[in-house]
Amino acid sequence: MLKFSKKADYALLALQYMATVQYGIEANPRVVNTKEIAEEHHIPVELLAKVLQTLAKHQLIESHHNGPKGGYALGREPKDITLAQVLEAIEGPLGLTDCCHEKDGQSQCEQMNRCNIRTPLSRIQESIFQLLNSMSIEDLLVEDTPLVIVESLKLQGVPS
Amino acid sequence: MLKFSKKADYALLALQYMATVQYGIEANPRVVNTKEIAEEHHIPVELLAKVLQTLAKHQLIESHHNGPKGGYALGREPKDITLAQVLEAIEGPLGLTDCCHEKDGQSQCEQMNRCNIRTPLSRIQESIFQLLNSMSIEDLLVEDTPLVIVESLKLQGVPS
DNA sequence: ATTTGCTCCGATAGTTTTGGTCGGAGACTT
DNA sequence: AAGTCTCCGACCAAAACTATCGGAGCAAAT
Repeated sequence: MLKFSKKADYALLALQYMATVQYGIEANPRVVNTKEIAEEHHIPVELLAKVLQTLAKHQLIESHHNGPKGGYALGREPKDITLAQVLEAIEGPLGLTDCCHEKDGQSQCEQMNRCNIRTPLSRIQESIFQLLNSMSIEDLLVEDTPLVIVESLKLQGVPS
Repeated sequence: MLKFSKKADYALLALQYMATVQYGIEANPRVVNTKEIAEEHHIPVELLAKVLQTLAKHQLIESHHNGPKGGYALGREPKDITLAQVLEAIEGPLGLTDCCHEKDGQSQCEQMNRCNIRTPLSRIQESIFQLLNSMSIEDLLVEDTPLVIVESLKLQGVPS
């Protein structure tokens, strides 16, 4: 429940990898190609390619189609790419319920008029959204340093 | 993305309804049956039945199989039923990634050894979990939001 | 100029999850 | 005994997700 899709996982892995290459401790700014990332993380190339395309379309990364030296690179600094942006790019608008983003006047939700849990739920959603929006790719780089944003919340043991 | 399943929605609606009946302003403590809830919210009876069964199995509600006067009632006070409990009952263990709850020694995750985003992700997950755990069915009662207000929010484009 | 290796895009299978349905068994009330 | 309810498991259909494939275009290397 509340699980990221694999595409989202792959996107985060790829972004983290690119960020490390470009901004990491042993920074070696260069363009990386799909195959390299895929092999590094043992994920299917074609699927990752699609994920990267999506990210590029949403301006989160830039594609350099320069033949053999082509590939992708971050479109902005890691701290300017929030997790919420990544997730929305990959999986569409965030929202706990279907009735969160209804277009047109006509609501699809049968119980619109008698739904008494929408208000509380939208609060939860807002909190999650803020959480995801307050974390960036940069936060994926610091391995064991407590994250500023989550610090205020009580944390318990995390799986190694 | 990060959407509740319909079963989860139904569960929350049903719990809210039962809580209202038992603890609401015009409290009229009684046992409610599946059909009543389903009709009230326009959701398929059989599916709701399954949801309620699951909730009962997890002790969140109590089933009273008393023939024609049978039905369900909350197993505890609304404040003692957290949203996290409900979601876990309905959808299994919460977790952003597959590798969050791996049983047995053998990890299924290919990139276990080279996964550099687990720590940050598990922090996010923990935050969300705490959020869901800090809210209870009681919190769903508070806002019996008048339709008028909801409508005006809709006009302003506020996600509802 | 040709080849190579890459991105890009659309289309399409395979698989899993989810939503929704059905029917029989047991229990209680009337 | 009849009726109505829960309970439980099995089942089907639809949708979403994962993964794959093929072709087009582009830029650098040769």
